[in-house]
This record gives sequence, C-alpha cells and structure tokens, in this order.
Amino acid sequence: MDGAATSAEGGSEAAEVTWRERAVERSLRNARAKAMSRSDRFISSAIEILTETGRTDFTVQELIERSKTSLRSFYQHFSGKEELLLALFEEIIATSSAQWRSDVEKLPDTLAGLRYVVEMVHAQAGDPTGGGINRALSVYHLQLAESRPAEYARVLAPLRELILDLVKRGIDDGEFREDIDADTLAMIMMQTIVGAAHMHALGSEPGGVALGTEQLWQFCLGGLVGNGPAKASRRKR
Amino acid sequence: MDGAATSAEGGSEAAEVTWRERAVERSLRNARAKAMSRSDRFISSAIEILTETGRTDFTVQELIERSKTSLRSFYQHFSGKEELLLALFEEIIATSSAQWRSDVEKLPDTLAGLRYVVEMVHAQAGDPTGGGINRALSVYHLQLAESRPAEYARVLAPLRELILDLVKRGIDDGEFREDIDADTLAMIMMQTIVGAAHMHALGSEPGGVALGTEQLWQFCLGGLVGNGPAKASRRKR
DNA sequence: CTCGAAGCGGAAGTGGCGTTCTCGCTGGCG
DNA sequence: CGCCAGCGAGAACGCCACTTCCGCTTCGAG
Repeated sequence: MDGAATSAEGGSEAAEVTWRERAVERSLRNARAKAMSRSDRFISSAIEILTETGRTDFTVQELIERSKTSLRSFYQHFSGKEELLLALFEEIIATSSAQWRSDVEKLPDTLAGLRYVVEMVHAQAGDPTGGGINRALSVYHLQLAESRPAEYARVLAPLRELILDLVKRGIDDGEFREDIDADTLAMIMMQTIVGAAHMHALGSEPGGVALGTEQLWQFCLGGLVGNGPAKASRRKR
Repeated sequence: MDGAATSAEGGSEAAEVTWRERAVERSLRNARAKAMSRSDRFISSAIEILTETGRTDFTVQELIERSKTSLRSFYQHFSGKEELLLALFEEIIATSSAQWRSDVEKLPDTLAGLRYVVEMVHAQAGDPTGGGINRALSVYHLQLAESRPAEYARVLAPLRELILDLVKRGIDDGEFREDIDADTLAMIMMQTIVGAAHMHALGSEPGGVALGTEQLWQFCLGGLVGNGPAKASRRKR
C-alpha cells in the first residue's frame, strides 16, 4: 500500500481533487480549508480501521469515536457511509495509478512498463503490512460496480487509462497483436490483473495454489502478443 | 441460466448433494423427503427474487412471504440468510459445471472444449433473461471469498476442476505452454473468465467497451499457448 | 385409538446499525 | 455585541436479521 495509503493522509496534489471537492461541496462556505482538514480526519481514520481490520463493515460509530468527531459532522461531509468508502477507493486508485504512471515513464520499453504495472497491482494486493485495505476494497469493488456503475467507471479510469496507454504503445510498436483493438485488450488486461489481485488480497486462491506475479505476467503477455503479432515493429515512435 | 436455475427446482441427481445434506442435517429426522421439499421451497423462491431483482439484499421477510412459509421454518432449515445464498451459489455452480462438463465431452478437441467453457460462462453472465441471478451472485462472489474462504474454494471447485482437466489435457497434447504448471494456468484462466463474467453481468465495463466472447477467448488462448509452446504434439492421448 | 414429540404458521420481541433530529455550545465576522 | 454556521453529544427512528413464544397439526409408536 506504500504509495497509496501513505499519501492518502499526506495528500499529493493533482489526482485527489474529485472526491474532496464533492465532500467540500456539502459544506459550501468560505471555510474550505477547515472542511478539507475535517474530511481528511474521517478519511484517515477510516484508513486506519481498514488497515487494522480489513473489513468495510465497521460501524459509523466506531469511525467517529476514532476520529474524535460527531455523527452530525460526519453526515455533513459525506452523504453516507457508502460515499466515504467511495472516496477512499477513489483516492487509493488515483494516487496509486498516478505513482505507477510516473514510475512507468522511467522504464525503457512498453513491455517493462506493463510488467511493472502487473507487478505493482499484484504486490500491493498481497502486501501484508496494511494489506487490510486492499482486502477490504477488494470486496467493495464489485459492490461498487453493481450499485454505482458510473462512479465505478470513473474511479477506475486512471488505472484503465494507464494500461490503455501502454497497450496502445505496444500495438503501435508492433509488439502486440492487432486482431483485438486496444480498448478491448486493455479492459481484458485490467480485469485479469484486478481479478487476480482480489484473489491474492483475500488469500483465497481456490485451488490452494498461490499465484505468482511472474506466471500472471507471462499469461498476460501471451494474451497480449497472441499468435500472429506483427513481429517486426512497423512504426517507430 | 437455463441449465442452472431451471434444474434448481427440478433437481438433478449427483451434483447437488452437499448443500442439501447440510440443510437436511438441520432437521434430522426420518421425514427427510419433506424437509428437502421445504428447503427447495426457500431455494426456488430465492431464485425467483434474484431473477427479478438481481440483488441479494432482499429481506428474509420477503422471502418467506413469497414461499408461503414462516420465519420459524426458515431458520430451522438455514442458519441464516448467508447460508441460503451459499446454497444457491453452490447449486448453480455445481449444476452448471456438471452440464458444461458433459457438453465438453462431446466436443472434438481440448481447444474447442475450453472455448466452449469460456463462451458458456460469458454467455450465462450476459444473459438478460433471468440474468438477475448472475448479477446478484457476481456481487456475492467476493463477499463469500472474503467471509468464508474455505466454502468459497469448495463451491468453486467443480468449475475449477473442469477447467483444470481441460488445461491438463491441453498441456499433455502439447497445445499449451509448459512453463506454467497446469494448476496455476487453470487458476488464472478461471479468474480471468469469472472476472470478465462479473463485469459482463454487472454491465459496467469501465471503458464503455463491451467485451465480446471472441476477444476474451482469443486473449485467453494467447495466454494458454504462450510464446514457446511445444508446437508439435508430443504425447498422443 | 391415544398421546406425545416434532414441525409448522403467526406474531411479538430483541439487538445492531445507518441515518436523522434536537439541543446547547462556541468562535469568528460584521 | 449579536448573529449564525459548524460542531459535539446523544436521543430517536426505521430497517432488518434473528430469536422466542404460543397454539395448531401431523404422524407414528404403544
């Protein structure tokens, strides 16, 4: 969770605007700065709980006790518990993706970049230190997809676009197959990676088999390259 | 859902023993037959609700009203709502898998078999008629994986083994890669297929891209074959 | 046939939890 | 100083899973 949860309280700059704005909108007044710090209190306390317990079924009571605030205050900043979780989810995805994107840009080629993303997602899911967050958010993942498809798509967009960019580049470089368009390929990739991350985070690989990052990447690579890629790179970038 | 939900009330023979036994064990007496029919009442009513609403958050009250039974009765057959959902999940997976397995045996080769499984899972997830069930169970999927890892593994075993058998055969025939062992390969396959099914059932493909069965299969095929398969079939079966 | 045990329907009751509401306080700004 | 929005504390409400109690029916053993 390193890059993700740590910067959740510290706060980067660009990526974490959306949910914060929504939270602040609820207390529209000139005391913006104060409201933000208060929203952060809730968020960081929630992160604490999730890190410790790994479950999203904590009570709102527990949250406000830990954050030394009141119920009144909580519902002034978030329309409900679900929106808090959404904010958390968004925050973590956004900051992680931003971090990974900047890391990827330092890597030599597309393959190394995609491989890095696979490694990071998988590693973050399996991280035992504070891995509780991922455990909790894994479960929340599909709940969100079901109850709020639009929000879900929006929240996952940063990661999707990161993968999409890499896939596009891979196709342009002639390294990947061309019989599946980039958007579809990227979506399958993301589903595969995220799905594997869920299983890994929950630690319940059905067959009792622990799935290694390397194997996962090799599988994805095969799917990306396909049987008949334009092996010789056609366009140079 | 045809093969799955329909036979849920009709009842096949072999596959759906486990949960039924557990349910019956709760009312151990020689009136086994009656208890079974009563459990079925709950199950089939639950299937009705899930088919219509696609949500697992129906109230137990609603369930017993529809099944014309009583709360008293419900808790005599199931320890709680969660166990009912578990039974449902198990039933559907087991009967579907059994059906698919027998279908696959009629197909000429391993590739066609695996392709068939991919198609079936994906089609079942996207089926609009009664697709509510899949929608609901998709969300329940990770909840179960988190709250009851052991049950989860057990319930998903039929599908996992079906895929595993096919993958093993593919490796033996020299059609698939050998640098990833069969168990791991099968698990990645299942995760990918099931993950895609979830997205498809929930209808929330993040990029707004609808994922076709054909593309999914082509991707998986690439992952299964890899870059350096023993192209010439080594052992004949 | 009788009687007792067990399953059942009906319905009130319990506890947990998300959410709302009430009230009294406080701190900054005109 | 006085206004008022934000806040803390907590009571209250509604929903829901789950429990418990009562009285009826059924069914099989004696």
